[in-house]
Amino acid sequence: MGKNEKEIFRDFIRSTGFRETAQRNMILDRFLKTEGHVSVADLHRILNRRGRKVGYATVHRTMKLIAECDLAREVMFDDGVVRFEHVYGHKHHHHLFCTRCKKVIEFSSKTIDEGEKAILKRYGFKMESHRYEIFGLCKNCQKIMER
Amino acid sequence: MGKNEKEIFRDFIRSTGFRETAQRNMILDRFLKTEGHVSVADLHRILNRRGRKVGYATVHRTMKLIAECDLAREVMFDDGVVRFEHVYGHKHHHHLFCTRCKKVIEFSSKTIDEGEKAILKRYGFKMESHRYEIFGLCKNCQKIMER
DNA sequence: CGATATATTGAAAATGATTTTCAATATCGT
DNA sequence: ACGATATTGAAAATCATTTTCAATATATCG
Repeated sequence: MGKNEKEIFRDFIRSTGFRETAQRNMILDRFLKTEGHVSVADLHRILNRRGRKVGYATVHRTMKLIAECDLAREVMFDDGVVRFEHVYGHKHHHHLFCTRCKKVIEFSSKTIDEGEKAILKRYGFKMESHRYEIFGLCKNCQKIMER
Repeated sequence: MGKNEKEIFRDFIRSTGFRETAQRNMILDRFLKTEGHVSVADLHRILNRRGRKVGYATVHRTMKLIAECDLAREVMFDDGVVRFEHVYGHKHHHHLFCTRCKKVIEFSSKTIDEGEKAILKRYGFKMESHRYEIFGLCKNCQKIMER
């Protein structure tokens, strides 16, 4: 676990004339250890809090590379901030996004998948990717708001 | 046509202590005449090209008002730019987004709505808004790509 | 119809995320 | 180790959005 992702990244780096660096490895390691959806600012803060001095721009550039080799995917909720989510070993899912605490819940639904298939057929549309995002209040935040 | 939206806006303005102004009316009129999804920058450009001198900030603030009274809805595709789409007289829908010709097809599905309802229930989530976007090739572009 | 209080406008500045620049530094192949 | 070239990171640039504030417009009251 974790091994394969690192290999994928290393192979990607080597195969493209990029160079392996301490910063890139640190950033990938830390990303692999995070859960959920992290922004560049999040990762930068986490790394530096842990005494890893890495520039913001480097985090940004490295996450782009990590996304390029399909270890992460960029997702943008409607606060206009790009976040990266794990792809490797994760099955496809959609998101519930709490607008108050910013928590992200992943979901998938057979019913929705069926509905989607029907829509694609109806319009003769060939899907490449999709996203379904539901914004609102999570269970916990609803309680807090009720007080 | 167009009459009702203006009335809704006027009623909204009056009922809340805001004031009716020439700029607000111009911006609403122009928004009602546009089709599809427009950004603040788009509308600002269109208005000024037509000799209507309106500040960017005013367009921005007015579109927020128009969204507030549910004549428009903010949508953010993943280029990070907020666009406004028409709501009045449009039933709720999601989007098929052709990555080749950029055409946007609106769809809705009872099956998907049911699946969504089940998901909300399962997670105890209170939905405020949602978006479902499917990216891929429309019928026509598939044919073109096959050649 | 004024006069007055208050909301609106718009230019410019602030904000906040992202992206670029460039000189110093690190990496890789020989 | 050397030299070519990629990378780094601080600072600046970019870009959409949002705020500020002095000038102006609107609505309401007498």
